[in-house]
Amino acid sequence: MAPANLPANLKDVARLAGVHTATASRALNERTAGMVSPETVERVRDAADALGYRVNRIARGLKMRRSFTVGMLIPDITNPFFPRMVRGAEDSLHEAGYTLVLADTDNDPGQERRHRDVMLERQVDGLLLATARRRDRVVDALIAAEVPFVLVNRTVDRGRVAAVIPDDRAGMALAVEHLYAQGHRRIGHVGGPTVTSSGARRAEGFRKALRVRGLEPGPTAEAQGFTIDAGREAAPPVLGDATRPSAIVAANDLVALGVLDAAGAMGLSCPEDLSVIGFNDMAFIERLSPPLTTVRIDEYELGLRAATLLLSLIEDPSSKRKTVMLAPELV
Amino acid sequence: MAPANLPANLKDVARLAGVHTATASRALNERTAGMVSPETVERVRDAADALGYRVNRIARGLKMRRSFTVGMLIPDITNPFFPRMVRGAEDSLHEAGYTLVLADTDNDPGQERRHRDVMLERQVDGLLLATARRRDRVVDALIAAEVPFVLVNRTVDRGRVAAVIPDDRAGMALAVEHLYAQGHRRIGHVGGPTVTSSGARRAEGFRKALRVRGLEPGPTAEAQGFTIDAGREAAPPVLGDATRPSAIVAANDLVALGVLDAAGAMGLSCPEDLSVIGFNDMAFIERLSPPLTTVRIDEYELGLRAATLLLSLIEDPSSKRKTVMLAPELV
DNA sequence: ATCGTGAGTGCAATCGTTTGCATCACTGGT
DNA sequence: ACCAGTGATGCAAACGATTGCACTCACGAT
Repeated sequence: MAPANLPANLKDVARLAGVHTATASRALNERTAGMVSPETVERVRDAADALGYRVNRIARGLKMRRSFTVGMLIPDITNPFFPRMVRGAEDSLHEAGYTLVLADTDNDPGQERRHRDVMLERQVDGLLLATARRRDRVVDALIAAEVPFVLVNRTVDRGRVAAVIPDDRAGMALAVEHLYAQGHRRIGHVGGPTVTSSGARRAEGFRKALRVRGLEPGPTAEAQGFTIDAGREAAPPVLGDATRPSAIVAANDLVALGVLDAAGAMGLSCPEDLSVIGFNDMAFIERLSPPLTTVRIDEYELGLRAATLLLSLIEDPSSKRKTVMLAPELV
Repeated sequence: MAPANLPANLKDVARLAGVHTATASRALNERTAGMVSPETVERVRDAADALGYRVNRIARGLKMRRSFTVGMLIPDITNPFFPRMVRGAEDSLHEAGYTLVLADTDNDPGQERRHRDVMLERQVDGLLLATARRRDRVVDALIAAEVPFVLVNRTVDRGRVAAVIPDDRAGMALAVEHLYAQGHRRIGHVGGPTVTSSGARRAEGFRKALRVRGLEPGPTAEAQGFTIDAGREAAPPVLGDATRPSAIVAANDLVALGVLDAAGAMGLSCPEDLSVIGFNDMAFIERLSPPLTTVRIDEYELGLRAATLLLSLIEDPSSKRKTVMLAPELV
């Protein structure tokens, strides 16, 4: 039979197999197939095949109050940092039979709220947020509504939340130690927005790492975003400091590129006059000119672990919210 | 009232407003609010606000047989070519009130089928496919099932399908003309898999462009994928040709990078011994060393147009399936 | 006075599943 | 022989919305 005008129902399958829809439902479901006699199961399966039956997950979701769907909010998929994270989450979710719904928020709280609402209306079973600020109303609302969620890459200041983030402080230590070993003694920092945990923790890690080595604080600046443009704009004060640093640690690779741009514009060249070190190991960063040293974060793993954690939270909402930190690596 | 244990129903709202659920439904819907008296509308809206009511789109979808969801199949979001495409599609869909469901297929037909099935089970209203091969069973099945879909970036050989693709032939003409203008007379091509329309059409465009200029066919090779590795592996025969070409046009930027790797391994340097030109204008390609000339495709636009086309197909399934070609540009 | 009209609302079916409970026919133990 | 137990299936009520239809009522025209 060619595909009917309207796709086949469970009722259609049941009729063809000569059983009740309840029986058909049980026969077709792995979990409940044991309740049905083997012959019936086979008959139902054959009927389903013959009709090209596919379960309607919307109907199932309505009845089960589970959509087997997870929403993911990220600032911007176009930012080279996120695709690997998304991919990690996707792989984990698909393996567990879940579907990923994606939305970009451009770091705009209004969009974040709107997308969160739409996702909740769609009855997602949980949420993955890569958009958190240190104080975040969206996160607060999610806690209040008791929706399972996991923060990725960034976290909030307080509250017992589930999160998977890089060990920002350890990463900065790695960067500073590397520069120290190369002989640098005056090191500056162009940080990210301190309204995010990444920005704040990296800046803090930077200061701490200098202290550990007994270096005096170098010049610092705060970029308004984790972008090339923001890096370029924030860099000049640091570069133009009275005692110019011989090296700069940037909050991430994009900011680092911006710093390089600014340095170039000031007639400084890298690595002769200045060393710059980034954070994230953006794809293809190693092919840039000049090649950038960077602190590698395994973004795929970040997404994967976050999704896995979320799934366990969905299965067992009472399980403890914990923060997982992934160790960075210098490359 | 703090958020109740269970989220509020339409029934709850109706009860609080002292009306029937039918009336509440109509009052809350833009389209049908006109059927209800203004006072009632206000009363219902107030009740909804008070309860923090959010429509359950799963239930709505079941009843309306519309999910306001679109599925998108791409080979791999990690490939720098796709994020901008996804973003374009997303922006268009969100504006129209649709939600994007994403899945990576790794160019594996098995995964393509599986994801297509899951999406159909989820009752997506339409599909965006960036995974098409020139002969594609998944596409055939979609046509047979009369599911609205649009191909992006790649298309199939035959059949009246909706597609938004770059003008591959024009792009190759641009590349060849550019090299010709620079004085190159012996030009080679490392193409992509000819099983895809991009691979085949670009190779064809390359040959045609040479003919137009009266150049004799240069050495060519076919990479097994649009990746750096595939480019590196396919390049040697072309580079080692008896009369080595002075320039090579690659099927895309990743392949171009692979060609450069291979050239480097053979002791050739770019641009002294060899010019290489890519295709796609991958993000950050301009910062590479050496900077690569490339044929720019507006991937964002590709995704945006495809999504818009899909939406019109969903609204009016009888509308004509057309192929849109976007003009490339040399950068 | 009556009827048609139209605006506003309620009734109830429906979308396609899942699942607690009832039913029924056996089987085996006593 | 009887009854408890068990295995297989059917029944019907959900899940939460939308919508065609029927109904009520007030009003203006006849």
